[in-house]
Amino acid sequence: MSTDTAHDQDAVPAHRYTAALAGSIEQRWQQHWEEHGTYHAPNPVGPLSTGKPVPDDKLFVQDMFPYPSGAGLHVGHPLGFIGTDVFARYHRMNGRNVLHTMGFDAFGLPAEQYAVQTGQHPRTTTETNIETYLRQIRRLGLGHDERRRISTIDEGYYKWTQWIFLQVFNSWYDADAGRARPIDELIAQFADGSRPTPDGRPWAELSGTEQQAVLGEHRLAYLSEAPVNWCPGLGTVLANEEVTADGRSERGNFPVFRRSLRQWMMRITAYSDRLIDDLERLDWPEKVKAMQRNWIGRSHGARVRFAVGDESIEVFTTRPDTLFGATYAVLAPEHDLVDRIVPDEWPADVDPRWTEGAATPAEAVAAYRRAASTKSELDRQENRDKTGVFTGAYAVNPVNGARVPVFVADYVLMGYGTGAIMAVPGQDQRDWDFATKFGLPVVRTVRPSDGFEGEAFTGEGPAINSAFLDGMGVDDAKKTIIGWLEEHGHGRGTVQYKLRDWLFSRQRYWGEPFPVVYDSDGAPIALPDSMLPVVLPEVDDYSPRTFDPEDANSEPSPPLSRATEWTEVELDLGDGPKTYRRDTNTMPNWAGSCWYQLRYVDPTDDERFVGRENERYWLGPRTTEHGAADPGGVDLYIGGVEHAVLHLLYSRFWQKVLFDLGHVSGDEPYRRLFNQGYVQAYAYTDSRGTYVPADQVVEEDGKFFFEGREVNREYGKMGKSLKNVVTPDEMAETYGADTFRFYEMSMGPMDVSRPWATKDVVGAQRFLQRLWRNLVDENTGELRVTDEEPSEESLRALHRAVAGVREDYESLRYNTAGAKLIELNNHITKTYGGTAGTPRTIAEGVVQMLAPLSPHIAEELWSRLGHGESLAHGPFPRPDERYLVVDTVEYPIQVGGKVRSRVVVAAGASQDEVRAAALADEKIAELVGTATPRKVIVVPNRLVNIVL
RNA sequence: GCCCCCGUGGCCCAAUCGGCAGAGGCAGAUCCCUUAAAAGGAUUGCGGUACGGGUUCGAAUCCCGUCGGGGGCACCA
Repeated sequence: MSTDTAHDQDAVPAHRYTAALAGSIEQRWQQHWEEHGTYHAPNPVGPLSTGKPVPDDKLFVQDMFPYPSGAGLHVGHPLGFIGTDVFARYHRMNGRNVLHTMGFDAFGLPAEQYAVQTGQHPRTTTETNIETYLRQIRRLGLGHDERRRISTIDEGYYKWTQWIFLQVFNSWYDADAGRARPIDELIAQFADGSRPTPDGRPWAELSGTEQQAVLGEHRLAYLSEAPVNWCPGLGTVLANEEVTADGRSERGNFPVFRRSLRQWMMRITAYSDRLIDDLERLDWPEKVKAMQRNWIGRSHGARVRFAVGDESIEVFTTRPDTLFGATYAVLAPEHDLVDRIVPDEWPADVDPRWTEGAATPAEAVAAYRRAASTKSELDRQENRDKTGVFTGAYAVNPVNGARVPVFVADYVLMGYGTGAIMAVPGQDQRDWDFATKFGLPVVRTVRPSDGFEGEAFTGEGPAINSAFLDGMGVDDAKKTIIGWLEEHGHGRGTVQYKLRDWLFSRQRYWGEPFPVVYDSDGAPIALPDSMLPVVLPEVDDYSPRTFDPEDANSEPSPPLSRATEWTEVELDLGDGPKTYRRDTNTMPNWAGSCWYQLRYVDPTDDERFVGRENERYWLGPRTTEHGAADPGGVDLYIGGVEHAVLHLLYSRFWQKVLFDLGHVSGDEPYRRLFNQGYVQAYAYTDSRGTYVPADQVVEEDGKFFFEGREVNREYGKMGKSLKNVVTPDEMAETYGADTFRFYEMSMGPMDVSRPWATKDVVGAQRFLQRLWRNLVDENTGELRVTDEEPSEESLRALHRAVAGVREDYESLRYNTAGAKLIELNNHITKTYGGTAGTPRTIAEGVVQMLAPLSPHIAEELWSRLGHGESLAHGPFPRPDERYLVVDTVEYPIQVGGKVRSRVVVAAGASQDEVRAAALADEKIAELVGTATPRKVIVVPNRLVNIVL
């Protein structure tokens, strides 16, 4: 091994661009950049300002906030980071003021779980991981403004996360004005009587506790006793978004139970309409917009009241036009009304299928509810057989006075709409299934299309069996019936959303503490800004108490509740020193990432979360550039599609609240979003299903072998357990970071997932090696550049590349940009490889164009070409039109769609001239013969097609 | 079940408005250099665009259907 290496080194010219040379160049330039603050982006004002005016032309590029995992990076992680870096570098070279940096979303469960196991403080673990992470990304040559690095666990950062929480807490949504307002303005309305209190008493007569309770109904952050997803196995409650469709925790896969707990909620539902409608103003992938719309789930319909004795059931329906076909009604098992409508006895002649054999309706309902409550969400999911039981009560269909039986059934969910439905089996398949099972009548109220042989008909058609609606289409019928319902006081048109308020408390240690305290009444009191941050206390035990995963009745006990010296605190909040209790929950992981783009802008401001002028410069709307509807926000935000709903919805919500309260100038955080694809990898399992090291598997005739035995190939993620991890460190070691960057960007378009192939990396290395050799003598290290005037052909090749590469960089097509550079370099090799050297014009052009993709080698060559200044701020070449125009065009001539000949015509030739030239061509004349072509199509600069 | 995206040489991928299927890389083949090997250099494209229809003078591109892959939602009334 050692002798081989020595031999190899003898054979390699001293100045060849090898991994070792690349490594030393890279380290040198990384140090240079850092020492010179090359990537510092000046702010208009404040400590990060240079005191000079900033250029109006700015660009804010952002990567999705990484979590500093202990496992370190694999080659998939930097795909987006390099992508943003190339974009940022390209625009920086073109003279724009570019803000690009990276911080850390550093609160989170892994560090806490590690702490639970080892007792090591999560901060220690996290900070170590951040060090590792920074070392890894530094090696990639990312042009970050390192002064702007932030971390959510820094007190200087989470102080402002807490401050924003208080802004949300101290505001309410004025539905009439369509925006959030300070809570004081609501108090003023109550106090002066312009807004009545819920029970009509004057505001001043309410006790302090009562007043707080009323305000709690309006605050955008509020405590709620509502049912939550309690996960005993994790010892915490979870947001709806963290629970899988089969009712288990997304992390850990433990059962989740619904139970009532007092938790912080964020009233994101107040913003449902704006969150949907403003999507239109964003330059985001349609897919992500669709996912957000779907998640918010706005549907238009009506609420209709069905009388049941003295009570009435309010149902929600999106198909009020089918009201005449409602043949029964259903309440969710948890619905309050059930107990009140159940009669003492079954009606005479009750259908035996409806009673479950119970002696009385009360018994039947109780048994059904019991059964439903023990059914896990998974059971409900898997078993779509309709079940239910008759309540013994009848409701009256308001539109025709029909008596319809009321059932309890778990296919109706308490959490959506009113928890009650009118069932229209003729137009709804679920209702059809239920009706069929229980022998309920079906009345069609929309005429099915001809030949329809299905069951429920959900399509368009004229109304039938619907009295005054008959003959109307669905939309007309909806409008008409809603009018009728409103006129007669039976209901009203309404809009329903799937989106629920955001559960904002976690029973965790490693998160932001809540900046509130509770008095003896248990009412939350916001701490004044001067008391922020509320710092996390030290504790002995980091674990929340976890329970038997199946124990639904267990009580949450967060780690902070054991820090008794911290939880009980004496404070003077204006009425003398009193003892208060702190909130022992912490904020969810999403909190810190909801607003980090704002802090990147002004990371050192300790007066405000972000300085106004700096915010307006980097994130404010720019209507002249982006149109009248421009919401402002980060100019390019790149990250994986996995954050399509949660992070991106929460961020938008916070941004809108801050906007409404006048703290920021734009109402959206991210103007343009781009989802990068994933780097995936093959993994191999042997006959026992055990993963074997992927780098030792060999391929033969389409089969795969490890140590001589055939193994099975799988395709998917890269991961330690799959034994297929490739790290950027290894790539930098073996090939150099510039090669790695170039290869990673060459693999395909940014938004497409692709398999990693280490063996292909050598292509990128060869390219950089050839480029180096074209400019530097491998044996002497002398510059191989001449002051010769390049040939016309070379200038054309150069400027064609400049024009194409510019477009490619601008539209994130780095793979084709790379290909054009290789093409140009191939031209240089061919033309000047055997000469004294490459003409300087060409050499400088190719180096400049390479810089965004492979910045270190470009800086090195640029400096060797005699330039004292870094290439980071340009120049980037512009195409010269003179070399883009062509003198002649070769037209292929098709006859009947097949290429039969070619003619060369002057570039400016008119269509008639091209046509004449084509018809005059010998081969064509022969084919056409004496016939007159039916049609001759001339596509300028493309081709000629003759139709005989 | 519903919705969205994607199928191009052995592999990763190009092809701007519907206009000659091929820019680039890997692998392969041949040759040059070399005592030899590696590295380097030169030359080299074998698929007609998953499949079946349709529109068009002309389809990888547009439309319909099928198959395959990936993703999202899922008893949301």
